[in-house]
Amino acid sequence: MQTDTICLGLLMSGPKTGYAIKGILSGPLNQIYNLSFGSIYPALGKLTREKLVIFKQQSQDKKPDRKIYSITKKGINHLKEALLQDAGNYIRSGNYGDQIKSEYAMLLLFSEALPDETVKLIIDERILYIKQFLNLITYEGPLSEEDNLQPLRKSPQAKFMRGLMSEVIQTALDYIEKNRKKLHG
Amino acid sequence: MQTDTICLGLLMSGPKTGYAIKGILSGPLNQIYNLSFGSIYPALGKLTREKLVIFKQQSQDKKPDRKIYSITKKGINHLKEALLQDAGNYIRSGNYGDQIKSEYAMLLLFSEALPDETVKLIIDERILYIKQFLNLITYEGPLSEEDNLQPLRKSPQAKFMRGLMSEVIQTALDYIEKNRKKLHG
DNA sequence: TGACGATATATCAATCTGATATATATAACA
DNA sequence: TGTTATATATATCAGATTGATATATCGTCA
Repeated sequence: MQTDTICLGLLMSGPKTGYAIKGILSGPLNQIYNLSFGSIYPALGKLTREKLVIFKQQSQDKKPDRKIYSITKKGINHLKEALLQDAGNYIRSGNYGDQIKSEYAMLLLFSEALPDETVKLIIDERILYIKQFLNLITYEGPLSEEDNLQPLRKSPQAKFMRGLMSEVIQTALDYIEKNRKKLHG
Repeated sequence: MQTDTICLGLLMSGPKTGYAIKGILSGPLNQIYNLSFGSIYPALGKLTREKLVIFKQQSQDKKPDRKIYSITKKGINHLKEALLQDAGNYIRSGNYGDQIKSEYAMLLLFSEALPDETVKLIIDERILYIKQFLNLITYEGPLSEEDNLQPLRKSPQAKFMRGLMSEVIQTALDYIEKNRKKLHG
């Protein structure tokens, strides 16, 4: 799946700045997908040139300018075709495109080479982080006064993903708390 | 965590070829970490120049040559220092370095733009894939006649990770089977 | 016989990351 | 009051990574 497709897909739930796209990807979607600014801004530029998105420049009073991107009709058609193609590739391969790098998991796997005290610390830290993230994704209330993220949070697809994530993360949390003694004294 | 550190860490459980490292990463560790040959071979080259690993060239009868890499004492010390440094960075950040790109999850999140039939197909396919992977990581028996992967599979750390993975994946499987109707007719 | 997959190393263009630069506002703190 | 830090916002780029491709042999299935 191309970076373009990710941006278009996220713009389906309403106009957003590049910064906001990054915010969603490193916030609620953190355990699913992430992109750097160095990928997002060039993708948005390319999509603009291809007229799949348009933007309104908004010069704010006392903050930096914002470019608020919206998906066009052409963009919606392009998205549908791209997703259909990705789905086809996926069906032919089983785990097409999934790419995971959990440095944390590797640290635990190699933790025999680490002092017990350090292992304890990184597990404590992880448990705190997981609990915070669990709060973030299970929180149902409004996010801010001008809450333009509601469509992304309330679709059946988003609810499905949030439910899946919270169950999976809760399972991981329970397992770590129950079995951590196997990794340190 | 650098690619070098991953290679060194995997070599702690015994000598391996670059091809074997790739095999572990795209097999049993698939849901944890992955690297391409284009990262593994240059890393092994660099580690050799730095004398953190050594290799024996093994010209086989009728197969391509193999370079079997082993970690050196210098390499073990380097690994310990690198992991300690990574642990330190990790403690200062909460989810330092974890990087996930699940195209499958994004496909489901955007699946409103997909025909019902396609959504059904990609979910069926995923369930099959998950079940296969679950078999792979829960299998306890020997892997082959000359089974040099045992040390990696029987360490407490590896058992911890396998247990974590199988519980998490089982949870995901149950959730998908129970809730998939929310995504298609 | 020919296609395919496994074993094995290696390279490379295109892409992506992580860091850095720029700019302003607000909040915390000493 | 000055300083430090964090948030909003866009942008760039050196260095790292991917996915594809090349090369070579063997076994298997049709």
